[in-house]
Amino acid sequence: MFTALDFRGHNPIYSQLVDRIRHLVATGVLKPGDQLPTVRMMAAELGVNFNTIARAYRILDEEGVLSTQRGRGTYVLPPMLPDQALPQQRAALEMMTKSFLERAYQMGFSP
Amino acid sequence: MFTALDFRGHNPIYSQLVDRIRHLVATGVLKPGDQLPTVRMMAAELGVNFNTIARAYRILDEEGVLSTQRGRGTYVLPPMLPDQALPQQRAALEMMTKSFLERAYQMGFSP
DNA sequence: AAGGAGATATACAATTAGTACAATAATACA
DNA sequence: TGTATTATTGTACTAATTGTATATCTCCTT
Repeated sequence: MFTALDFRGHNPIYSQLVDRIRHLVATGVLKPGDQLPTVRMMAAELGVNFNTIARAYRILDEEGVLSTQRGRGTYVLPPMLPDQALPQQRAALEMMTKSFLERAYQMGFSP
Repeated sequence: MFTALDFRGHNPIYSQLVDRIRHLVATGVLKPGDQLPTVRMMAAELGVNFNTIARAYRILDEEGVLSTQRGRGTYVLPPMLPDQALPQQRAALEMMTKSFLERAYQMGFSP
């Protein structure tokens, strides 16, 4: 699934990888929750340095396509449609608010 | 009560567990004096290593939410009084407040 | 020659798991 | 009833896996 990158072309490796993964996710070959190969596995498979893989993963993480966690791995995130973006963020913030208040309350503070 | 952690992204297992237990205590589902499952029981139930559970328990112990004793088990503590909160914890809460507000602001919410 | 982008090398940090240990409780037995 | 033994429970230390940060090298363009 991750073979045959073009090493001689003028597209950087990391950029090719970003495009390819984004495409695989968009077409459903990679589904939400799927784990991607570790940076080292992928690097060995493609014959490049693992930092190059990490760079691609990071870009896709910032785009919201992947979620990478040190010590755990890299996973495909569920798709985020533009319309869903705001409400989801709002919900996330509310969750934060709640757990924050709980935490404060447990420490003995009152509203 | 302790099922369905998210193994595939975002937060580490131990962190999810900390949040969950804190929430259960805050909402009164777990009451002072209640015993939590042993680290090994909980680990088996969730399918992770028991040290991961122990880590969560230890964090909550340091927060004053739980009391864990080797050879006896882990129990829910009664809620703290404000003056019992350690300066450390107060500092932690202030940090949380700050990053929380920053996050909210970043999301485009105004107070 | 200088600057910059891409790729690499090396060292680091976070998460989880494996193994051995220590403290407490429960049980057996004289 | 008192003590020795066994089971239960959390802890400490270590290792493996994984992504991150920083410095360096290389090649291309100017």
